[in-house]
Amino acid sequence: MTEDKIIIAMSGGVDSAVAAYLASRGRCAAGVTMDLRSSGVGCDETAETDISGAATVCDMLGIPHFVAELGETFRKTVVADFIAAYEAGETPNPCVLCNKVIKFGALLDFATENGFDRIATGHYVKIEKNAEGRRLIRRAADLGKDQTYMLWSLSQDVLSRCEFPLGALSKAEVRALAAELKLPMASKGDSQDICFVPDGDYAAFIARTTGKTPVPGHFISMNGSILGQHKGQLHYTIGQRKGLGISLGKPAFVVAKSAENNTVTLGEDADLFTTRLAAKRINFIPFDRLDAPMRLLAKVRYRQEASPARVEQIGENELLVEFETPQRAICKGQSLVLYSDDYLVSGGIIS
RNA sequence: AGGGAUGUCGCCAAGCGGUAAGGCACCAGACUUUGACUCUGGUAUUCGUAGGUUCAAAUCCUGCCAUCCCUG
Repeated sequence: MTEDKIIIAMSGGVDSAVAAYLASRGRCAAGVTMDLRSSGVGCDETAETDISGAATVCDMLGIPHFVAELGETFRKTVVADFIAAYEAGETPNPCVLCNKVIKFGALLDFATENGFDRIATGHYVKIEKNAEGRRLIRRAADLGKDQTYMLWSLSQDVLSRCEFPLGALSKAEVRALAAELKLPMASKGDSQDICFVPDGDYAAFIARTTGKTPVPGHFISMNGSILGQHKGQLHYTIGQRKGLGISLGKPAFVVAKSAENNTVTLGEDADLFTTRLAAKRINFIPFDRLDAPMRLLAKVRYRQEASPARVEQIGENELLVEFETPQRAICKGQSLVLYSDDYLVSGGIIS
């Protein structure tokens, strides 16, 4: 075994605490928790609890605990991108970017600066090394908790330094282990919602952060007639039904939006199905580019069964995907993630 | 000013003497490291209003009010 020093990214939750236990056994290890409070977002008390919880676990494990002040970086990257995307009429997935830029970016840099070669996290994914020495990401044993979707953008360089101790475990096993170890957060609920928008009201968060009040506009039908008033296009996303506050006698869904015109187009559920999409800012895991079109399994959102599709690389940084079965509510800004069996092959941002 | 029609939950709408369907919207919960979708549950002691008939009225009768249409 190598004598690599490993740092474990600890959120204050159960998963990363158990990951810390598993990754630190018999090794030179430390825990690190990000402190994003200086970004001016999120909830200070929660952050305090999370940081001290992680520190307590490190204490129990007999390893040092670091706090990485990344609030400023977080605000300039994840939060800024999040707001820009919504203002442009897209629906971003901040977790995907956060993994790339913060957890496996700034936090990894922090680890490096402090003399740690490797990083472990509580993600439910498996990592393997193939014959060519490439790192492959594979779906977790617990498919219900699999988080490969969130990690499509990691580079080989980063992956070569990563460990995911929970990949082979089920959530129940992790919880049982946490209880056995008497970790303080053993029975804490799973995280949910956007971490920097504690109350879940992202539109209010954007208004608060930018100081801009959303401008009301029209709900329009697919043939262009005005159906009613909306609160500003960024309150809505493709496929959305709830919260429209409009009664058309049958369920109404957002089928399109225009940031330029500030319009939100409403239609029926059946109007949401399409088969083609293009994705940019792509990344490949098992190879560097796609030389020929390939049949893969594709996901367009986190909680969804992957569906077969023909995938073709049509530019240096662009993919074209044609599903065999129409997909519901493909949404700009969300992540396309491609699989071959249970291996993560590629991903990109839907454009 | 005459004639006609209609008034039941935020919207649409059943009911036509026997003690308020349903859909949409909304709310709550479940699910969930994004936004959504989905699922489960909840939501009119009351039927424009005031009287009357009846054991019993949203349902029948009368006045009034409101809205819409037609004729002047």
